[in-house]
Amino acid sequence: MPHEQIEASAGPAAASPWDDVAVRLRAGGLRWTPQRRTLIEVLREHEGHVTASELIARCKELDGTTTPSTVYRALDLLEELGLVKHGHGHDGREEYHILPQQVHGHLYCVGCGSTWEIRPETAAVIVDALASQLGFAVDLSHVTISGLCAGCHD
Amino acid sequence: MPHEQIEASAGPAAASPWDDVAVRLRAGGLRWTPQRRTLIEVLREHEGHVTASELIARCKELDGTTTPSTVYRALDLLEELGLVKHGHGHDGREEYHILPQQVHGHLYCVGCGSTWEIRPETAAVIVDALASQLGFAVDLSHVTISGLCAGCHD
DNA sequence: TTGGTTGCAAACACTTTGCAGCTGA
DNA sequence: TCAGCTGCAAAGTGTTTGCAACCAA
Repeated sequence: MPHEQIEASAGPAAASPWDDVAVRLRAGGLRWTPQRRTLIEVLREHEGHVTASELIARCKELDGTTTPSTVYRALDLLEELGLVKHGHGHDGREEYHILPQQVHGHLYCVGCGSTWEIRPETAAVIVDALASQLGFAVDLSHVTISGLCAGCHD
Repeated sequence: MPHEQIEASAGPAAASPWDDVAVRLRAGGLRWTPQRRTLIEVLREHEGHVTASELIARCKELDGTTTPSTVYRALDLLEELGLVKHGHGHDGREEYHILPQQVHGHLYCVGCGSTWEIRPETAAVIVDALASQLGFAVDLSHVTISGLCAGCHD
């Protein structure tokens, strides 16, 4: 095998947290299967949140043999590894929050269903308000605000 | 029949918005049935939000003859009247938001699942921030922010 | 080899719908 | 009387579970 460069001991090495999933799985006596590989591929394509249904559909698209139960089980596993966190979206379906790379929040319009990201500076205002007035330490990475967007609001 | 006092033409007459549901229903050619009466009773007991299951269970408890389909249909009706608004809670089940009497929002802790109300003055800060920085007109009555409360946050 | 995994199918929980009979106005 | 309502039961969703076969390590 060819010599490899020595890993940088400092710096933003891990471009994506998905890169070492295989290693982490095996480290726990678990396996790196084609189905799980596919799921990770799909998760790489997303940001923020995805519904289980979307993931299942996309996996089946890429693989064809993947079944819902496998996806659900794999997601449970990934959640245990702390790579995703499940919750429920506004449509009532399982929704997975992909580990947030950066601090931000989401704005959801209950009128049209659209979602926007809240810019950091705006989010800061909200967090400050909640922290100073209610003593509530908000985890910025999971802030979701639902309301009506300008278009749906009179 | 005894003489009744003339209704006050001003002042905070309607103590509860449920008081005139019967009238509003009949005004629309709809009916005031025992099942609907029971549902309203149950709704009176709640504030904020309730899941459909809870409502169904409680109605059956009070009435015994109420069935899920009746409750769901009645809730649809009440939503059309603007008395409740449905959405989906963090457990993924149908959740009904009982008409907000005052402008406020909710704070949901993804750690422990607790819910708090956001005080109007705090909510105002949030709305201002969203309105001025993103041009997003938030419907204050349906603001929900999920994050981690002080107790669950390190 | 062997224990973690997978696919299938059945089980589940919750919500919706069709329909005949009931009932409030 | 007669539309609107109700209860029942069946159909639909989306998610979970049991189990025998399969395969990564």
